[in-house]
Amino acid sequence: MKLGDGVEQAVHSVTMLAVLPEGGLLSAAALAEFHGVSPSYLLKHLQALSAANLLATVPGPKGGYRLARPAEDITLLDIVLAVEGPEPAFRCKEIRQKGPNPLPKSAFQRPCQINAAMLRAERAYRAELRAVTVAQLVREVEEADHDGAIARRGCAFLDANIRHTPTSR
Amino acid sequence: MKLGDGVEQAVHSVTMLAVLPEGGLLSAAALAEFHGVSPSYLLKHLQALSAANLLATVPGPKGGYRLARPAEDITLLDIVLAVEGPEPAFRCKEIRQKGPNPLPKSAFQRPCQINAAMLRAERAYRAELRAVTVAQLVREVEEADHDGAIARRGCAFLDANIRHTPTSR
DNA sequence: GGGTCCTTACTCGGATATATCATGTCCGAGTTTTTGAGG
DNA sequence: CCTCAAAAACTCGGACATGATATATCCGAGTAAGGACCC
Repeated sequence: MKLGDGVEQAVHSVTMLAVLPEGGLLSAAALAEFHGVSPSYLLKHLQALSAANLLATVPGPKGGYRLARPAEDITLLDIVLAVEGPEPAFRCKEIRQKGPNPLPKSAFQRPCQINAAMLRAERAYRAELRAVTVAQLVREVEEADHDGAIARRGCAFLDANIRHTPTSR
Repeated sequence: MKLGDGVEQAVHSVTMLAVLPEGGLLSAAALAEFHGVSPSYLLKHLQALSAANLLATVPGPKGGYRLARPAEDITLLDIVLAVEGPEPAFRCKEIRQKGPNPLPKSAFQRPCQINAAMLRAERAYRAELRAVTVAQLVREVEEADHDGAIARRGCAFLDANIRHTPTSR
């Protein structure tokens, strides 16, 4: 039961991208610098988010990442699944069928109840993550920062590093 | 987001110990053979369960494992935490505090909202596991095996391998 | 025959190698910008 | 001065080392059972 550190980086990065004004962009290098993490490693996870159609990329100089859809339509679950993979944490190896005197497969048509219980728990976990949108997360973070110090630092960094989608011509 | 295979082995082993008659014992070797897994590896997890006071051990020849308390008082959560460790899956590294222009620690007195959301989900996960007792699991497994083939195989194996707690004198 | 002691064999417990996956890094393909020349 | 084209630089994307953790294993300490011996 362990989540990789990449999940935290991914969520923070998506949250930061969510506060950009319309058409704003940030490069992977800027996101990595702001969070103090390895650029190459963060890039790996940003690519996973991009492959999952959560982020859109703009190539070339002055390029970068932006959200692929409104922050209201991106949930924490989307991010976690994109980074960690869609497989459930508990994978039943069906060891009840192993051992001596193996019974015919027909005896195990009913699903393993242990597996079922574990998956029920995981379903609850995912439901809780699905209920939290990135937009909601941004509101909570802003409310918790009531003296505005964190927001000021973020804005200063954005002013120095923000980019814009090329004007379509 | 991945659980080790030891969890499945541990749950199956505890479930098997739960169907023993009063005072019954099973050795780690017998449990490993029945489930078709590495004895040494299963032993490792049984020791973890023993350290968590879920299982009691009887040393010496004709020794083995038994439940340390009634099956109604052992939950899936107990087993998972004993095997995987008590730390939550998501561990906030506080990367919001890192990066350039680090703010004073006083600015981050409020907990990280992202961490809070992840922990909420994990709390739901654990609550679901805590709601399932081993006794309940045994009932479900028995109900799912309506033609009795699985139970017969289990009983045959038990008759050949069961032991008993030494009569206290 | 009964009791006591000793040997023995089996158990769990912890320390030790190996495999696998997450972490961290690198180089290459692609695209936009920029810059220069030409008209 | 404007247009066009070519080169360059910066971006993301995927393939490649490294380290930590889970997996698998082995050997040692401890204990109850079984047997032999003595009373």
